[in-house]
Amino acid sequence: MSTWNPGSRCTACASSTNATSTREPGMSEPEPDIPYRFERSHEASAVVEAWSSLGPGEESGVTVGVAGRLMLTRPQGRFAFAELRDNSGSIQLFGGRAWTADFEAFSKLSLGDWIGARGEVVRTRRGELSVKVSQWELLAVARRNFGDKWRGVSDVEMRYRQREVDLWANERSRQLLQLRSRVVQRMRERLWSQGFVEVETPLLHPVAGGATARPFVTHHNAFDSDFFLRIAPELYLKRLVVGGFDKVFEIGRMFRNEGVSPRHNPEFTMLELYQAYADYRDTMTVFEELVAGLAQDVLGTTQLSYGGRELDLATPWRRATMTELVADATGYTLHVRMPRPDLLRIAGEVGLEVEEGWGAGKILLEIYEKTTETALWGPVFVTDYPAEVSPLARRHRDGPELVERYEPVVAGRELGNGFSELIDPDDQRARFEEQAAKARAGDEEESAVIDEDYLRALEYGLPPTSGFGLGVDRLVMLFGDVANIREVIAFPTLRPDRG
RNA sequence: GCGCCUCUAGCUCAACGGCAGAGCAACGGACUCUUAAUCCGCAGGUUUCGGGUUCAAAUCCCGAGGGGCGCACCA
Repeated sequence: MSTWNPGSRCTACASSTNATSTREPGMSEPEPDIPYRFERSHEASAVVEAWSSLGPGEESGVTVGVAGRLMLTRPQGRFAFAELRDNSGSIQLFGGRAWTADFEAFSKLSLGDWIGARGEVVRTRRGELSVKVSQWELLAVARRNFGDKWRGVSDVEMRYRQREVDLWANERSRQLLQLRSRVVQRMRERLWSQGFVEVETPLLHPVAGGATARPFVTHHNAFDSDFFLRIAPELYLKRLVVGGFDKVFEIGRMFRNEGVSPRHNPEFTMLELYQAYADYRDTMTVFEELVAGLAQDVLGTTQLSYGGRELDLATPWRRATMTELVADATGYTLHVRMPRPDLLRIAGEVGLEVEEGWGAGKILLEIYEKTTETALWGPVFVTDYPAEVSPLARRHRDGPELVERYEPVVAGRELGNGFSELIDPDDQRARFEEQAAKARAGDEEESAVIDEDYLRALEYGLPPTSGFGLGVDRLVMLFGDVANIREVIAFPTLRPDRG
């Protein structure tokens, strides 16, 4: 449904449902000549900034060229005012019969039209800085109406399906995508400056590994083989460490064939990073300094407000074990070695339905997630996860049932996941097999295949290494103070509109 | 996948069992410094789609589709 039936304001357009339609034969009003380029001298904000001290009624004597889309028009007899917006901001255009070329056409321009205009920078008697237009060129005709000029466009379906309309109408939407761009730019710069090498690993995986999500399946014709869009880059990145890259990272898209929610998009962006000779304590430091530094870079502060609550990302972040945090939240002190009946009783008391095949570690994790995680405002590194639920993490130096793993939790949400990497190929094989057995028992659709390429790489020797993944979309959500992941994705995944 | 809510003009919204409307945009016109300019005029609809109940359906019921939120899965 909801195919947008446009109100064509092009009276010569034959069809109102097809913007590319041609004019009716014989209709007058030929398409205006559109130039191939326009020489712009200033962005709107640069004009506003450079002539901020110009007084009402004063003229600068300087001619500028600006270009953008008309956001408001106020034709008024022998004068015509318009607000021109470009990527940087807005500037008023001041047209007049006495000084503007083709004034009649200028005063008939519509909301949404793109024009390039040249003229002197002046401030009107009423105090509005303006370009007093002498020459102008039409750069694009808006054949379709955009939204209400005052209330904009709020229908979320249109905002996401026709993002160009949303971006035109809602400044906030543009700001969020610009914020995202700055975050990613500074993320790269920070990591490069710390000696990390940026790499690109395959998106097409013969075995979907590195996480437990369901993958998207595709098919390679020449090989007549199925491939999986990657659910995580982890195994390839660690193979690069085996190959001698001791500090690597990748920023890229992951694909997980799971449910869609305000916090989940089927494709999302992750930073994943590995550092040799480091353990999980080291990369916790890398993580917190990166996030706090990015906040400083793009927001100018580590103190932000999210959903109306204050949040300070200044380092160092609290570190607490999962057991401690669950005890704080519930009063129950849990341990993977505690008698199963006790664990089941506590699970029942917190309202958790335990499924068959769950070991103590899984139950412990579920209790944590149900009772504790969403209440953590953080930032806090939740550490020391059960080995059972962490097949790629190295066993804890204090005991083999736990692993040296952490999840940074901010505003009740996991922002990432990191650990001391499991480097022992025999243990890794055993853990893969354990996962595969569990998958078979759980009737999982995807057959858990052992990644022999990865095991072979470990056999060549992976030095002590630690790494983490960081959800870039969620980080931008945090910085931008938005609750829906779609706000920070230019074109979020939507159900195809079948009309 | 399940549950609840929602869909009216290009946009933002009324009408909630009794003639489908407004503002903005668009289109035509007026206007010598406007600021969501103002004023006059004109046009715009299979009320998402398909059934049903009723003398009468945008409105009530059933189904389908899109969207939102929650749950599950997952980051």
